Amino acid sequence: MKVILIDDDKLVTLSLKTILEVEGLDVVACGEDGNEALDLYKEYQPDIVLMDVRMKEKKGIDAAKDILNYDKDAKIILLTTFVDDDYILEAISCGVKGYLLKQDYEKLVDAIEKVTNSQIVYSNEILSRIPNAMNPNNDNVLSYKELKVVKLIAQGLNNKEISQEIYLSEGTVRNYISNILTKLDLRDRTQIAIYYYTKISK
Amino acid sequence: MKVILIDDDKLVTLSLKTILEVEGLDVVACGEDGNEALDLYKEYQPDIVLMDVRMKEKKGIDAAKDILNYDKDAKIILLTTFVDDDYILEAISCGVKGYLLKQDYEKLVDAIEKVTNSQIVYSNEILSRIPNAMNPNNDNVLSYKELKVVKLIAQGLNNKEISQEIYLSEGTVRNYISNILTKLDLRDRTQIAIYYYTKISK
DNA sequence: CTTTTATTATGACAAATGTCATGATATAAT
DNA sequence: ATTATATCATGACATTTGTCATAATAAAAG
Repeated sequence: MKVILIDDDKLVTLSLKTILEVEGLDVVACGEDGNEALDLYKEYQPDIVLMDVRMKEKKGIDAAKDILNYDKDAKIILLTTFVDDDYILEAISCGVKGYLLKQDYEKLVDAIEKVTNSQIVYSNEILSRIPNAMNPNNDNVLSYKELKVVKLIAQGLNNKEISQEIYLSEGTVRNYISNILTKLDLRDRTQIAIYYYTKISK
Repeated sequence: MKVILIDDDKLVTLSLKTILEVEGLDVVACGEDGNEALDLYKEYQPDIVLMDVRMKEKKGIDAAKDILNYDKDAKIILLTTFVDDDYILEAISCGVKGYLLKQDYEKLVDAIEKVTNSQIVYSNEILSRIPNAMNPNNDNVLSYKELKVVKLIAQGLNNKEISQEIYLSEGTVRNYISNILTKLDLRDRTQIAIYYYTKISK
């Protein structure tokens, strides 16, 4: 059973490699970037590809498409640190066979087995987000002022400072942020800052 | 009195322009990027340059150096959203004449006047950080594990999730973060994420 | 002129966050 | 062997953060 791993965090590939090898799987190659994925796949013809969804250069989901384009039966399992609605439907529709949280690698070996037997394995945390990801959620567009708040969060300001900056009460700023979190499907201000740096400013 | 403004946030330049023009100053040009700074300076030969310290392409501090290299008496005032120790000493040593927080633009016009009269104007918030910025603070290097925590924060995980990820108690994670904040001179986890995206990953 | 809708605000609340003093344990240095 | 140092943990604590119900106000729509 040949496996290739692709994750831009070497720690992750290393620990996954260890886990899998203990289970008797053969990790034939590791990549650090979506761009390497297809080449490695062609070279090693693995039974399973384990890949991070978001990586520095090329996103895992795009690399998955490349591979599936080359071999539409490729068995790819995507891994993610936190659930990101954007990628779920994309993964399903392009034929990714598995989608798991990195956190629960206890389930990983089992998932690999299942996928090998042509089953599809999406973790519950991810499946539960599908309804949400389905509806085009017209309401997920930020207003001008909300965007301003996002930017200020991404500058590192706290609520009081933001309120002074945009001349609203601190409570209102909290409400604004609460709405932003709902719209963007995030959990806290730190994720807003991350969103800004990974999706808006970049 | 000719002024040029440089900030990658058009809103900022626009509102500054308004404020300054109300005060009878002549905003002859606006730029959005450190790269434009020197060219604009050569072209307009302004009395004052107002510039953001950190911008997307070229940092304001570097653009300031360019200008001062071309005209060592150039009167440059740097603006910043939040105090960043790294740039303070650099600004002083290369001859920047003013350094203010964007927040208090009431002081801006006054500062412009003073700088025009060859005074130097650094805001108290910034001056107060000099002792801190001075000492090489050997202790500001992150350990391997601290860096791991920084990365996890930058992935959007909360303390409990981080603790599960690195097999430590949540309390210990909190202590780790507390240390990281001290070492990096930051205030909260959001600023850690920002630090990651602006200084480590980029 | 009502009725909606948008904007701002408040207060109560739970949860998460960050600080700090303190302590247990193990390893390294003297 | 004793002292130092590093690592991990705990609990108390204040503060910040995010949620939610509710409401005042003004502007827009009917």
